[in-house]
Amino acid sequence: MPVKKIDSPQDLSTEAKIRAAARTVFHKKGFAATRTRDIAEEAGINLALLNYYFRSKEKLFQIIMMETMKHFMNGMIGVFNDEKTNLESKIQRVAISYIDLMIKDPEIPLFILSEIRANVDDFFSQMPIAKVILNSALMRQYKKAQADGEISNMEPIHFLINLMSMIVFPFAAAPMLKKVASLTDPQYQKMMEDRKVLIPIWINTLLKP
Amino acid sequence: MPVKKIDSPQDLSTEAKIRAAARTVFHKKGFAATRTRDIAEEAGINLALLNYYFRSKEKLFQIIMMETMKHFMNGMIGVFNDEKTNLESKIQRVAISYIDLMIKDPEIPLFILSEIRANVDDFFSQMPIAKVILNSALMRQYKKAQADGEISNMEPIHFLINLMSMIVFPFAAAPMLKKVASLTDPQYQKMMEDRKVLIPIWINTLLKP
DNA sequence: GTCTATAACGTGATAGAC
DNA sequence: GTCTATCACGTTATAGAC
Repeated sequence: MPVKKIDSPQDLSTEAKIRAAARTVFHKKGFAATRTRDIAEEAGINLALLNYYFRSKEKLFQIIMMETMKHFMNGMIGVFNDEKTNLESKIQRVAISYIDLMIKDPEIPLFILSEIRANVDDFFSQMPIAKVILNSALMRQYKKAQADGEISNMEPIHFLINLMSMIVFPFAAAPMLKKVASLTDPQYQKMMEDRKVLIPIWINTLLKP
Repeated sequence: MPVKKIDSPQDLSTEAKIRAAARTVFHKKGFAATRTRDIAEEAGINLALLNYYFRSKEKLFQIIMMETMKHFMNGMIGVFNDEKTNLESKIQRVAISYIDLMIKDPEIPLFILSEIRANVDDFFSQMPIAKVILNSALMRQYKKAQADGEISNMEPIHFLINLMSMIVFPFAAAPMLKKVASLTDPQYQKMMEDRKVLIPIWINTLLKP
């Protein structure tokens, strides 16, 4: 009886190989700078197969973009809307899950920020992201805590910006940061690990009434 | 006696027109996505003139990149190394001068973050930025205040990251932010103006001993 | 489904007239 | 210095054999 094997590149279907390669290359170089040949080479397949499976570079890119956005948003929405946790633990979980995601996949933040600039409306027309975030359990709890005088009067939008800034920015600026602070990769990783616990503490400090 | 006129596009030399157009287009679209024809059109000149004055797209880009980095760093270095101001007022001035710079030129942060990724070493080999920042008056004052127990024990690198994150990130994420929070441009601008005074207050709160 | 060969097109760069 | 016309090349996409 054959043992179920973990997927390895050789086991993937051609279509899956192309998709995985496209994700890697697009994430690293962005749409304009990647050539379909890069993707074919990364996937170890013939260039013609890319068009056979995905019709065009643009179609393939849209698939990766949507998939990446969904991946990035799903974690968020889950945590933001968990009715069972309170504000403080939500902040902890946002920091942890996002930093984990970006340690695993450090190209994502800059990829999203860069590629969205060109096509803001395309994506958000399909994703009702504004409503989802502004009406999330997190935001409701935040406003309630404010109304009850349990936290400071920092405007909700600034709270959100500050939280996301402290989490995401050091990843978007990683190459520069490493240079400026002369950090080795392990040192950098350690720092980001530390921030998983530090950011919630800092945010709590800012929210003290 | 002719009155000295403020520069307007018509008054600029052809070379200056191309340079200004290149700055605009490169900042907005990045190197890979801009076509030399875009720049020529933006400048209102013939495509051949671009190569006549700048030899190649790449040479022109390097000029813009260096110029932009210098523009971005100069403000910083001036404030960071002003021996006459104390830590608290330096933090205020960093927030104000950077936010002003990015309100005026909102494409700069994402441009730098994206384009540096491809060529980190190229730029920093020419700019001794690590030494300049780590040995700045700001950093010395920070460490001294810490040794004297006047501020909290937040590690200097985290202090720097948090400060820059809160300042820069909302500009890098502006398109997304506007969508998510359903902000009009004036509302967005107002928010960034507010942050010029709020960020120093928040940072001070974090640094309370 | 997968390959090789090539078409079709876009883009950076230049020649040469003015 | 500035223009038009064109080249040279790289890249996306497809035709057609296997």
